[in-house]
Amino acid sequence: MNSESGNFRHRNLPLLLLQAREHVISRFRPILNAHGITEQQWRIVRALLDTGPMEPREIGLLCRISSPSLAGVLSRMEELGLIKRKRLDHDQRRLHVSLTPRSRALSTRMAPQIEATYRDIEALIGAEFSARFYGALDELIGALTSHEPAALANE
Amino acid sequence: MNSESGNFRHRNLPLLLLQAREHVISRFRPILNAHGITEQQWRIVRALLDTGPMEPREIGLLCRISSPSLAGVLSRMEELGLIKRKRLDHDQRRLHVSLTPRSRALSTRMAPQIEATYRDIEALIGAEFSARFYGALDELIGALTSHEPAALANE
DNA sequence: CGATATTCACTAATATATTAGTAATATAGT
DNA sequence: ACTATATTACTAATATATTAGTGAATATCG
Repeated sequence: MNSESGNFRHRNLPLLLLQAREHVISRFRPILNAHGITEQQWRIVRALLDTGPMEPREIGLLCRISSPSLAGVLSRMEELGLIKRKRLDHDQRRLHVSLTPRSRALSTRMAPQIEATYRDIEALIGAEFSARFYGALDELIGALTSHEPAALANE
Repeated sequence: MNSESGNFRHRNLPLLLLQAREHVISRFRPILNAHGITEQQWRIVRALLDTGPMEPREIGLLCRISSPSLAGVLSRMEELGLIKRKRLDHDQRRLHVSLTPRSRALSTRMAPQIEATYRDIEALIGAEFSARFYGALDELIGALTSHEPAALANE
């Protein structure tokens, strides 16, 4: 990066975060591919595993997937038998999304390789740095969330 | 997050990085929209500004855009007059991508708002934390790069 | 020199992202 | 009840991402 062209004084933070994520996710991608599940689909499965059943709106906020994207992803996931959708009785607009035995079995099969990859990463960066880094990410998100309620694309 | 369902012991690092990036980029998105340029197109313009002319392969590695995505993005950018493409004389496979007066003027118009947003963010998270965070990102990327050469999707 | 392998940008097919907008339902205020 | 507004999931159109694979050009090696 040449510092002569003085158009911008700051480093590109969104790009840095993207690069960091790419370096991390590239170690998980082969696992997802081997099990025939896409990155977004897996993000949703894992969120439902961690948090329990959710409505699309909640899934979108947690997984950072916009409402229009989610419509397609959930539709495909239902066709694949990874989730089931059910209208709420007391509010016909809303939807209840939950995992299926199939997706639970899938995550059980994937878990060992996922965990092994986390151990690989922690071995490279060190447990201490790892903990500090998670903390820093939480702090960043918290600081940016406190004043601005984390708007998503389609809102 | 309930800790009862013991499927995974680690927090979802790719998701955390995605959430962090989304919180950051959501503050820049209005600027990009107001100037009619997409996120990927701006990432490329800014990279060419910082680094100078590059070939698609280099752009892809730096901006983390896969070769097939890049083909379409660069094609649209050329139509919009944001870049120009030229075959290299000594290697007819390769391509030379550079900015145009139009995109340089665009970045000059956008620069004040971009810089102001960086100041906003730094005011929220603090200059000291900001510097440490950049350092941590560099360290993470460095650690993950040293043993694995940062493979992209289409390689 | 020639056969092989590699590199590069690209296409094709499908999945997802983004922006704008919609119909159906629910809620708040009158 | 009733009107205005808000919320929820959705569609449409376009841009980008992902995976696999291709042809042309170049480099490598026998």
